[in-house]
Amino acid sequence: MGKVTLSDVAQAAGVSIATASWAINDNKKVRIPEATRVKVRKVADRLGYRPNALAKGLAQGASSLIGFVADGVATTPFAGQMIAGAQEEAWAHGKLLLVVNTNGETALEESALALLREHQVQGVIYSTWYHRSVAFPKGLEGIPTVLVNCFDDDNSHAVVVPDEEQGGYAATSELLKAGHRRVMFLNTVSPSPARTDRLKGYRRALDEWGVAFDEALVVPVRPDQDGGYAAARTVVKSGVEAVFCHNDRVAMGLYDGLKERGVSIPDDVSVVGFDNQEVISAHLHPALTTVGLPHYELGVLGVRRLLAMDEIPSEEGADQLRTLVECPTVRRDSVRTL
Amino acid sequence: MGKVTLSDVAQAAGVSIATASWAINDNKKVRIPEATRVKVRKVADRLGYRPNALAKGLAQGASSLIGFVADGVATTPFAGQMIAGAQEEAWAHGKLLLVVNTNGETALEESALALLREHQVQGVIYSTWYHRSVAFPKGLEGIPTVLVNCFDDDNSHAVVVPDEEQGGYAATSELLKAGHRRVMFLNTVSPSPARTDRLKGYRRALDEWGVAFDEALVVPVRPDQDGGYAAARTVVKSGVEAVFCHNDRVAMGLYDGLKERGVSIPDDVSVVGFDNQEVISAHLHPALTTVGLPHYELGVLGVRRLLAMDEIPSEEGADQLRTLVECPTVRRDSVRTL
DNA sequence: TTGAAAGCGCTAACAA
DNA sequence: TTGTTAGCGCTTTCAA
Repeated sequence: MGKVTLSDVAQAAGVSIATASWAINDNKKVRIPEATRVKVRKVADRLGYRPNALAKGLAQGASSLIGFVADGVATTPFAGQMIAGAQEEAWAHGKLLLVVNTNGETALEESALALLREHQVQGVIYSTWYHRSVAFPKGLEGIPTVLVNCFDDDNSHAVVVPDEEQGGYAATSELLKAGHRRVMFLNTVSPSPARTDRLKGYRRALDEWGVAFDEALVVPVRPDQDGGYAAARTVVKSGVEAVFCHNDRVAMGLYDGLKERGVSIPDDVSVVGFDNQEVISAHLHPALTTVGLPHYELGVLGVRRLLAMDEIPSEEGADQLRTLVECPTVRRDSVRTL
Repeated sequence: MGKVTLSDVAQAAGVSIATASWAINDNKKVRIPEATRVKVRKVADRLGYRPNALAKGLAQGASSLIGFVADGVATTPFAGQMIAGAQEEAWAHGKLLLVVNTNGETALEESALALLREHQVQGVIYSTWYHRSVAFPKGLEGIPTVLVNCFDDDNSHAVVVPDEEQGGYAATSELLKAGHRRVMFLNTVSPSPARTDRLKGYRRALDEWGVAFDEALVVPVRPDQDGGYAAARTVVKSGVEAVFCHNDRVAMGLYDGLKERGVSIPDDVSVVGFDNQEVISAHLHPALTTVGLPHYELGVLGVRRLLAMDEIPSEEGADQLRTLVECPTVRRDSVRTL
């Protein structure tokens, strides 16, 4: 029965409805003797009492809902992972996730945000499926918001993003550590933080190992299998023995291209990917060593950040506004140690 | 401002709060003169009035929320597609999706369902990431529910699932139509509707083309890249010229194995996959012809079915209980026409 | 420590 | 056609 109300419980327990409420919610401001608390609880259980979240929210002026806005749930597995992370963290705090998909369309987004508002969401996670800059949506003004996997240019909001620089560094280091010195970087052609910052990481790793940066070894590719496939030619011609690919899809294409040329991975060429897109990386031959994009974590930290906004006075200093999440190295079999 | 209430609007428009409500909601039971309706609407717009969904829900005894239960959002892209479909269809009806991920754990599921109940969801979509049978959850009793991508054994609930038989038929036909006669079927070893029904479809297609069924051509494989990779040997040895793979991952492994043996696709062997897992199928060399699993559609039809349950008297006859969704053929370049 | 009661914002009888 | 008003189920102030 979902029809048991608090007043039913109160009546059955022989207390007032207010007392019942306090007993059940462990209200800090009121001291209820253990005895009555236990009694009320027991009655509630027996009756199968379940609070009505709507009534609760109405009375408190806020629901226990968190809005999750995504720009492409169906497009990639990435959105799913962020949702999963956000959902789990929210749940751990007794909140539920109201998920909304905008397909990147502003019109849809507007009405989506309006709907979330109507449902009195406590705050919203605004996410994008690939790391990029966004214009902060008007509709979000006045609602606690954290940008996940994206950021606004004026830098005035809470942001949780992957640490691309560290990721680029980690990927490159993996090759350097294995003893390789001429490391090619198949970087994406599309302008993005991924492109810029992974390159920075690549250079920092080179620096650290005392390897001179060679512009010719950074080659621009389309960020998918075709890009990697096409690059195989360049890789072979250059004679490098190690390649850091912008992402796993590029690596997948490169595998294909290299195999067709009779080049063996990792015996002839070591390869490192990026993203850790399981369906690819874990199942290539040989399995691909790569650096993971922490989507699940982004979701978790996004919600955590959001929920912390209540507690922390909003003036925190801009340094606390941006959370960088580490990209973990996933070692498999595509790197040969010299 | 999110603080404008209906009574503010009423006051500003010089009408009663009830009139305002009617004017705004286009209530059918009450005839409001166009003039006042317009006036109220205008005032509401000017003030930026937004209804409070919690209050509305409380007053009406039901929210405009639909629960979406998934058993593995992070695991595959499939869940994401179902969510996207469900979300969009829900939205088209003014509903929002409350998404909950159980990771397949019963304990989590129980409290998830309890939470959904507390939020007075109108109904729930209970989904699984791969097509399988489930025990209908106790916690769902009494709530309008539709099972999506899964079904209960006693067949007493609304179900929306992919038409695996038709899918198997479509995949096989694709090869037969191209002129191939000896078609190997790399079927999964794990018991599932996919295994059983795709096989049925395979046989039906064979029948239809007058090709005798050869048991030896149905070979069991692990349903992933390794399975396909290992099967390459069998394929080559058998000398077949066409292979229908249980899924795209198997096909991906088979590509690898075949390439290593110098066998060319589709010149020597034509290959058809299943699932249409874009990241794989669209980017293999050659691109893979496959049959899609209609996850997005499953989501759409799931909520459509759910919303229809109100309108249709629950006694509908069991024949209406099960909705089969077509698996579409996606033609690319891995099949050679003789 | 407990109870009575006033809302939270909206809907829907029931009257007028 | 419109207004009055009694809830929906719960929280929380104020008294007792």
